[in-house]
Amino acid sequence: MGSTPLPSTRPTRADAARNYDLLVTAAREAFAEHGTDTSLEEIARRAGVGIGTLYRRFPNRIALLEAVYIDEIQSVCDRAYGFAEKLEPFDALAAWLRSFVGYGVSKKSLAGELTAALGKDSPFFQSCKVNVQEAGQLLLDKAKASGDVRPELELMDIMRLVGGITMGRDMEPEEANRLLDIVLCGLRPARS
Amino acid sequence: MGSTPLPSTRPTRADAARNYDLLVTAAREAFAEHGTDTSLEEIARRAGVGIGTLYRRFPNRIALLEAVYIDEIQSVCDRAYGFAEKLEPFDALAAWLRSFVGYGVSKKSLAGELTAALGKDSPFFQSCKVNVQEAGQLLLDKAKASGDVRPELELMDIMRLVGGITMGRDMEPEEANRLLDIVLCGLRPARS
DNA sequence: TACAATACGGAGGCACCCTCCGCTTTATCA
DNA sequence: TGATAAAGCGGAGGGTGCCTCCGTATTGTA
Repeated sequence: MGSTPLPSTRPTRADAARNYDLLVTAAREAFAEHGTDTSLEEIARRAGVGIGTLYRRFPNRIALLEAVYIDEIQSVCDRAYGFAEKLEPFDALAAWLRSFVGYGVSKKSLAGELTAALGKDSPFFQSCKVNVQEAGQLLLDKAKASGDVRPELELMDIMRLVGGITMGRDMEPEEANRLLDIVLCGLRPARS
Repeated sequence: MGSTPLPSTRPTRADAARNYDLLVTAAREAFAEHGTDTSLEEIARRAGVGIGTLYRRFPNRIALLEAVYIDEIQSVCDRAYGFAEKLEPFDALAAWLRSFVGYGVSKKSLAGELTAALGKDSPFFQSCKVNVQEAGQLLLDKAKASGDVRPELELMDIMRLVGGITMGRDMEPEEANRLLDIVLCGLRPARS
């Protein structure tokens, strides 16, 4: 999450930075709890901040959604680097992919509203994609290097597969995990 | 909790029936022009009807969307039977499938809002599906009987393929038609 | 400490969804 | 045909949501 990245003439005031974080946190929690259509008034209330403060920071609803989404993307990337450090190559990749499944609900509706507003190929999504790809590529390359994943596989194909799993409506986490297991098996080289 | 003892249900009044049609027509046009989020006030205005009249007929926004959607499904089915009468079997099937492509824009957002509200497997969608399947099956069976389509093909697979074409974002009609041509070729029996 | 830049907060404008209820139109029946 | 009840009509207004504006409070600097 982190403070506002604004290297401008004067340093950001302490209260402003604090409120920024409060708002993004409140928004993320509210979206997870009550869905993407939570009112901005409710979010400002949760953050203990006036509605005017919210709107100075985020000129409209979409801007707030963007901030929360970027926050989520960041944590997806962070998880990748965390797993890469602590787990064996294949397990790290598996854990990362598994962490996608089930967290889809609020993120899916977030992504849905954002694509509706910005377009799927907007610069915003492009840049999110780049970051996730970079993190995923690290995991995949390590797993290939250790011989646990077939070298000819492409990251984007794997992510599309896993993305397809999370997109299924009314998908039980258990069912999704079974599908994911199949995909994970499919990544391994043929036994000799 | 008796059924009404009076058998004399009065017929729908002429003005009521007229206004119903006016509203559905206005809604369909407005959705096609300005998207699914057109306000109900705007639709009532277009239909030349008070907002109260709209709400008596359609207790909420979803009900109106349903009516328009059913209307579209009906016309999809009608087209199928029309083509079946006027065209050769394969051409009829092809024309019907082609009529899907390009009309996806407003229908897609309609279906999107409806699934969000009702669920993909709601009775409403089930019944829509049944009707479309019945119409499509007629076309497919005729095309199979005339030897223009391989007998082992399933209607649902074909419809999923074509549905997939229309789902692509930013798909040019021209591009969609090319993809459809490939699918249509794929339906024909292997040449001897 | 004093002052200017910056931030805060909520009242209020506008649009939308939906309800309520007094007035109008229609179908029926003597 | 004309009277009458049932059915339908329409729009004011309540509730809520998004967003703007501006007077007041806070913060960093000299």
